[in-house]
Amino acid sequence: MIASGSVDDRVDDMLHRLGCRVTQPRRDVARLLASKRGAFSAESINEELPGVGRATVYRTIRLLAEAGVLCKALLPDGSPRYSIDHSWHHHHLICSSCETVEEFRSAELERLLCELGAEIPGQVLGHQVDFYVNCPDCLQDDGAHEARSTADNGG
Amino acid sequence: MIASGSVDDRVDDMLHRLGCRVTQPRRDVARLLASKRGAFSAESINEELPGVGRATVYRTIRLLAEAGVLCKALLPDGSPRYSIDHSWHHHHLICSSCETVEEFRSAELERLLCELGAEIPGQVLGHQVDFYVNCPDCLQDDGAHEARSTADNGG
DNA sequence: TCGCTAGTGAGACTGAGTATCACCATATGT
DNA sequence: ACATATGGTGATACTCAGTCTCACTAGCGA
Repeated sequence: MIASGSVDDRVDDMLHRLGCRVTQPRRDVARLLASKRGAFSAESINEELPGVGRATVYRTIRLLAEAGVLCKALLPDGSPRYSIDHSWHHHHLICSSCETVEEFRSAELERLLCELGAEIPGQVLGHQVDFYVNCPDCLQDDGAHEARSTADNGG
Repeated sequence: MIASGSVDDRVDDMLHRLGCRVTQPRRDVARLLASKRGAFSAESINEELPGVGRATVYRTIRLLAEAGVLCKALLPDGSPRYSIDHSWHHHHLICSSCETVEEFRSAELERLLCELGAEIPGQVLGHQVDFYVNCPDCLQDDGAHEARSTADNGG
């Protein structure tokens, strides 16, 4: 357990910094999130942590999202996906097919959005830019399926 | 009834063009939507049309959204709002306080998004830009509340 | 160590949206 | 105008994500 100490410590530190108690369930959730690469749903976390209550999983995710540790993206149908927020402001490439969420950044886009924001009546709190895409993987899969069905039709 | 003929005719025309049957419930929903100014939830339409079944309201809204007659925006919590799509591509100003949705357009933004889209791996299907704001009305209300609570504290 | 209280988990609840299915009304052919 | 095939409807059951409740637990400061 000594080897994993550093991750645990960082998780504990983070929870401390948020001004909340460092409990085992929160540690479990935070550690699992820290190990995630892409975007994930709250429900998937819930399923991966059968020892932690549903309510606690949702509470912890909300806590971390509100604290800016997690970043929330909305699929076209409105269902939320979370990912570790690397603190650089970014936007999302959402695959309409497999629902994976990738990040992208553009300084030029930010500058323009900032300019546009200045012209908007009222107070701008933030913005969100999503590109809906078919990711390369899904395109490849589609191509394979089409080729196969064409072969079926032809044969 | 002659005076309202033109709106009815346009609604009937539109339903015809969508290649579906022109039924009374669809007419009712479409006419109510046509009379709406801002963005609305499916549930609000359901409440305003007690004579039309819930399922039919949701079905009709989905039908019109898929046909491009309605435009769908997502609030920060992921709940959808619909508005008449005036067919010019546009984006949204979403008030985090009162949840009203306004449209905005920017040719410059579109050009940049198009450029960025060209560099994205895979196939870009579309994009969405939302500004989260406190609208002028809500800012004014907040100001009034703050002034009031300050007065309370002071008095 | 003790005790306060924030946090937890089981499960009830909620609200939005979908599926089912018997029945109905519209479009169409004659 | 009438018959009729079938797409559409509404009541309602269902699903699913997320929240609330509340008795119980455990973290943390004294």
